[in-house]
Parts: sequence; structure tokens; C-alpha cells
Amino acid sequence: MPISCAQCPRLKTAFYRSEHETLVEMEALRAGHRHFPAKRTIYREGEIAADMLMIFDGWAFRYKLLPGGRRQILSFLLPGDPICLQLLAVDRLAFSVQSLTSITACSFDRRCFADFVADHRQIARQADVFCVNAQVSADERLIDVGRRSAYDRVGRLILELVTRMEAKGLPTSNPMFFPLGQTHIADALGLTSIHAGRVLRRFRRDGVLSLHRGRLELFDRAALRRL
Amino acid sequence: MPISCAQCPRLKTAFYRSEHETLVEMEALRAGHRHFPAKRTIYREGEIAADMLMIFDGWAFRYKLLPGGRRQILSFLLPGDPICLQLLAVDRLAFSVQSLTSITACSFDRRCFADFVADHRQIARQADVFCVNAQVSADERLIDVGRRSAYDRVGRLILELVTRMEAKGLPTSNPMFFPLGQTHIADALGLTSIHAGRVLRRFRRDGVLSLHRGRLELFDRAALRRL
DNA sequence: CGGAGAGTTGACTGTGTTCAAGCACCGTGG
DNA sequence: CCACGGTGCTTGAACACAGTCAACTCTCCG
Repeated sequence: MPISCAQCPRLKTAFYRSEHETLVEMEALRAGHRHFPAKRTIYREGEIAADMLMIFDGWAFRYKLLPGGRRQILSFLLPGDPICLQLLAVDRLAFSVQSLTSITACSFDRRCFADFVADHRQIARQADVFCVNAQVSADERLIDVGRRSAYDRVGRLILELVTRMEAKGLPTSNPMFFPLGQTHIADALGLTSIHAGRVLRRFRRDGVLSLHRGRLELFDRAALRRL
Repeated sequence: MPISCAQCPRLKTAFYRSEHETLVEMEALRAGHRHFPAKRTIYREGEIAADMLMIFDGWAFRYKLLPGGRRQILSFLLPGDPICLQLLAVDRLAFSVQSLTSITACSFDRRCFADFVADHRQIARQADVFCVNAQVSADERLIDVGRRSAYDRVGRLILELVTRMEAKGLPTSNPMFFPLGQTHIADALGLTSIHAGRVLRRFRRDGVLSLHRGRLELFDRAALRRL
């Protein structure tokens, strides 16, 4: 269970692709592992967070709750993603985090990790790039919700996630593990779950993809990319 | 015209609130000033940018164009805001920037400024916090567009901008200078300009605010804050 | 076997879009 | 001083995409 950072398959695809000795140094900072069951709140908006978590295995999402039970999912977190880097600069977050599947995470002391990053220019630079990428995806999601049809949004979200899975070396052969329900897709894209269901049905009817009970089959990836 | 950084009123409210000597050091990096007329494209998506600009005076916005002439405005830039900090980590941007009014900006060499930030931990930290705030506003905007009514969105956008103007010491007494047209509001919030116009009319009828030809009057700020 | 949770279906409603015309303001040039 | 044209704002009617509500089905799991 306690894999060394130097051999961690996740870190190879994470925001810090570093040399062996840096990874060894990083492992010294690792405070331990934590485990969460599926559908559990991992972090609640506004709490003081003592340590920074990295997802080793499992899926999660960042979200905010609104009056009236409405929810907006801000982004999805896959194995290798930090939850979240912003804790290096700030000691509490403006959103909550919930697990989609059961999760194992590596935990690092927030302040130690911040010092570690500040001391290694290479890593600090990679963290900056990571931050820019986060901004780019946020911008893309805003464009989706603001200016694209429900059909396009759903297609693009699924394609984005599959692409990220591939980049991380997660299995993507048909059918693949894909733990989002219709409510998650809807809350990420500003739709109702009923309408998200309608759109998914249309994708199935069009022979593009089929998503059912945590299993995704991609039939026509070119059609998705065209959106 | 060439005001020294140490006395610059903008820098007092910018992301780096620093001591006198740091500002003097910063001024040495300043490559010069640039001026743009209103409604001009300042930066086009994907170009290589040699230097980082700080807005000294005037308003601008970040946006992306989509096929079919659709446009999504990602954020507005006010005096004192950088365009944009992300250039410290990356040499080209994924969006375009356009001026709303005529603009004067201070320009800094991208690489020199990046080194300057990296060498001053205090400033690097402030840049990180700035980056976190940018993420928070992006999240807020996503929630607006995804889960709130057109009326709420417009009200919240105007309140956000007025609050930022106040924080920067810009005049906000009735009527105040406010250079957004209905198209800008619409493109920022995922609406059509026609519907944005209808919503503004409703705000006027409700006695909350009046926006007309670059002049904004705020009558009932409490009502806005309630949204 | 029964219950919970997720997904499906259909009818109805509503918010926001589309298209097209008209208006007001403003700078320009005669 | 007035005619001119451009741009941005206003208005109305018809439409469409997506939301709401409520009932029903399916599957998993105890």
C-alpha cells in the first residue's frame, strides 16, 4: 500500500514531473495516506485545511451549493490531481469537495509542502503552469455553459474526461469505468438531470456513445471531436 | 505622464502591495508605456507576447470568439489589473483582449518580471494569492451562468464591478462612468444583448439601477446585494 | 421479496432566443 | 444649421430549448 513517491505511477502524469531525487525529498514530506468511501464529503467550503491531498486512486469533484438545493460542479478530479494546489497560498477554500468513488489520497502538510515548492524553482514553475491550465479549463467550461447547446456541452465534457483519463494512463477501452451519473453531468453543465438524460439518450440513438450505470462506451470519437 | 512606480496610485490596490524599495526595484524593470484607443484588440489569442502589461488607466476585457460570431467574455480588466499574470509562466495566451475605453498601460519585459517575482518570495506569494482569487471569480461566474436567472446574473455582475471600482478608488458616485454596453453584459453572462436590454429595463423599472450610454446610477444597492 | 436510488417518459410551462423593424443619439460633413 | 449614416438600444411576435412535475421502470442489494 505505501508506494514510494519515486515509483508512483500517478506522479509521472501529475503537475510535477521531476527528477528522482526531488521525488525522494517529496516523499519525506508525505504525512500519510487517507481513505474515503464513495459519495462522501471530503472537504467542506470554508473549513481550515491542515494538509494538502493528492488523489492516488478514485474520482472526486469540486462543487458549491446554492440556496434551493441547486448545485454547481466546478471541476472533476482524477487520480494524480491535487486537492488542491490553492492551499499552498491560502488556508481555506471557497468550494467543497466530494468523492465519486472510494478514494485513497496521499496527504502532505500544507506549510511544509508550500516551503518545498518555494525552495524548488523548477517545481514552482510547474505549479504556475498547472495554475494557468486550471484557468484555461475554467474558461472553457464557462464558454460551454454560456454559449453552447446542451448536446455540445455533454459531448465535450465526456471527451475532455476521456482525454484526461488517457493522459493519466487509465484504461479507456470499451466499455470503460466512468463514474458520473446524470446528476453530475447536469450539475457540471448547468442543466437539469432530466435534460442531461435526454441528451445522453440522443447520443446513444445517434450511435456516438452510451453511458449507463458507470459504464461508458465510445463508438464515434470523431463525431465528439467535431463538437 | 511617466509616474514613478513608488508613487503609483494603482499599485497601492494591485496584486502586489509592497514596500517602497521593492517598488523602486520594479520601476527599473518597466520597459515603457503603451497607449491603445477604445475598442481595439490589444492581444490576439495565440500570439507570442513579449511583455506583460499592467493597465494604468482605462477598461478592457478578456474574451474568446466562437464559430458563428458568438463571443464569450471571460472577465473584465480595470485600472491596476495585469494583462495578464499568466504570462509569467507561459508565453502565449488562450484568449484575446480588447479595450473598452482608451487605455494607457505600463509594460514590463516578460522574462525579467518573472525573475523579479521568483526572486521576491513576498511578491511570489502575493501572485499566488492573486491567482487563487482569479480562480474564485471564475468559479463564481460559472455558477452565475450555470445556475442563476438572467436578472440575478446582471445584478451580480454590476455589483461585482462597482465593488472592484471602489476597492481601486475609482469614483462611484451617481452617475458613475461605466463603459459596458448591453452586448458586453450579454456576452459575459451567456445571454443575448436583446435579453440583457430587457433585464436592464426591468432594473430601471424596479428602481434599482439605471445604465445608459456608459453612465450607471445605483439607486438601491441593498436590493442588488440580496441577489 | 421489498426498498432505495438512478434513470426514463410524457405533458405542460417558462425563460430566453430569433428575427425584423423602428428609434435615439452622436459624430461627420456639407 | 441641418441632413446623413452608423451604432447601440428598444420593441413585439413567434418560437425553441430546456425546466418542472409526477408517475413509472429498472437494477442492485439487503
